[in-house]
Amino acid sequence: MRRTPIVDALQAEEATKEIKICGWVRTRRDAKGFSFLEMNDGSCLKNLQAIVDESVPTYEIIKDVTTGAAVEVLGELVPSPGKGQKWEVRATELKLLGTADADDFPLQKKRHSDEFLRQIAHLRPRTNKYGATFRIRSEASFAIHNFYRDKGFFNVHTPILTGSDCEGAGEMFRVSTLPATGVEAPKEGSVFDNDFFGREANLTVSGQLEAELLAMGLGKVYTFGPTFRAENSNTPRHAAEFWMIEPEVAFADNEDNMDLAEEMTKYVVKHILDNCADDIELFAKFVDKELMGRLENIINEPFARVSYTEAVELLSAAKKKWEFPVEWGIDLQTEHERYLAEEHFKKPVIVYDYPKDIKAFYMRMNDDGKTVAAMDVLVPRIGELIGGSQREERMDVLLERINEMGQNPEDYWWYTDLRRFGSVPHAGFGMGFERLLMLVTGISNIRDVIPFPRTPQHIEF
RNA sequence: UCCUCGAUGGCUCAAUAGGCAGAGCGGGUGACUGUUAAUCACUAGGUUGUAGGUUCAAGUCCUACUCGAGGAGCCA
Repeated sequence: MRRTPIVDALQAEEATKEIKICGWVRTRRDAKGFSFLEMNDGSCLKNLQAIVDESVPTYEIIKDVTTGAAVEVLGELVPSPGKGQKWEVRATELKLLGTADADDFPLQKKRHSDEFLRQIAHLRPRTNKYGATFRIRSEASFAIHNFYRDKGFFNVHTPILTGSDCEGAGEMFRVSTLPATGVEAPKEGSVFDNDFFGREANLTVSGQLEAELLAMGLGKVYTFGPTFRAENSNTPRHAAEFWMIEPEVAFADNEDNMDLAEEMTKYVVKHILDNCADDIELFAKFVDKELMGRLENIINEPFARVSYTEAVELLSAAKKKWEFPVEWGIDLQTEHERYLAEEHFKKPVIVYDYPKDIKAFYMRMNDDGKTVAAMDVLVPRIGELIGGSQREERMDVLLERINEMGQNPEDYWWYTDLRRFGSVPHAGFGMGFERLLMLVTGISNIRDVIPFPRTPQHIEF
């Protein structure tokens, strides 16, 4: 007999004579001669209750059916006479699939701190909060693919291993098959001559440059994959391994880019609200009381849009004491970004046209010669959710910018080659998937929206 | 990497002014014919993060280290 997922059993239209339920025991409540078992199988937030009484042949094993144990219950799905649930299972057979010694099993019925659960990341998917988080993560991933597919984008797979050591987005992790010690460089050449690829290789920090190459053939593409940054960042918003969504669109400018970023954010938030109501309710109730208001606001209100220059004027005029100076040409600090999103506009803000000197070489130079067509989406509580730009499609300007930034154009020969053959305006951005999940769930630490977080000094599991 | 705060039973925390280390939850045992993070009774469980120092006496004061959290920088 095939097992019925609890999510399906709970939505049953009518009673069922025979049903098989498998799951982990969340709690057991004993009475004289029978027990209530609450089981969860991860298919949804809710548990299914089974009543096991002395008529069940294996009733004597009930004492080993403790919180955390895995069980298989055969029985009848009947309307529940008790309050709190529509259906329950009246057990006829009970099988203990896996015990969980009550002395050792670390998960209690009561709430645990996030810090403690992080130490037992192998068990936290069994809790309500983390089960909900990872179900939402899955649903959000699906929504993103759906969004782009509906809009005629192609999902492209850009490399994880990269030979370029200068993608311009932070420190990289080196990939090597050389022994850990005793490797010497040949007289003429580099140590990497004898390495797997014959040159230095790294884990990607962004699929953007390759996505651009694909967009120049496929038109509208996006990548959705892991990225790696070897920055020694110790904050609730940074991880060394995180997932990024990077669309890249040919024949598009920065205006189109901002429209796409806003539309995508709204789409995912709406999809989660429509499809993960139970899980979202848990977050709205126990994690962040203001979650629902903020999500409704994201869906219903247009994002604010200000140029960098306007933002600097706004911040200068604000009656606030800034810890860091506000001055045209200096990048916005966290306190400035938070003020714009949380206090001034009280909603997501897109800041565009940044000074060229604080942005990457590939961003398109504006006509003023001072700013580039960049855009950042800043959201309350999290800060930068998205960073993107229109890309420089003019060969002469691009080369000038590469040189200006002190880089070698030869390292980017394939990137600049695109500007020689049928170059067109194009634009794209990168969205941090974990930051999106923090926004959607109200969870305040990135380490709690990814199952097995990698941060400096942490790679357990 | 810098700044601030913290570390006490399995978990979450308390311990006045340096003076006998406690509670709730969880665990164990028992009670209860419908419970809902069940309830009730009893019970076990600690070298106070590590190393050193001050003191008659240190969970408490001092030094170093380790780990954790928050803020900053870097960014997604």
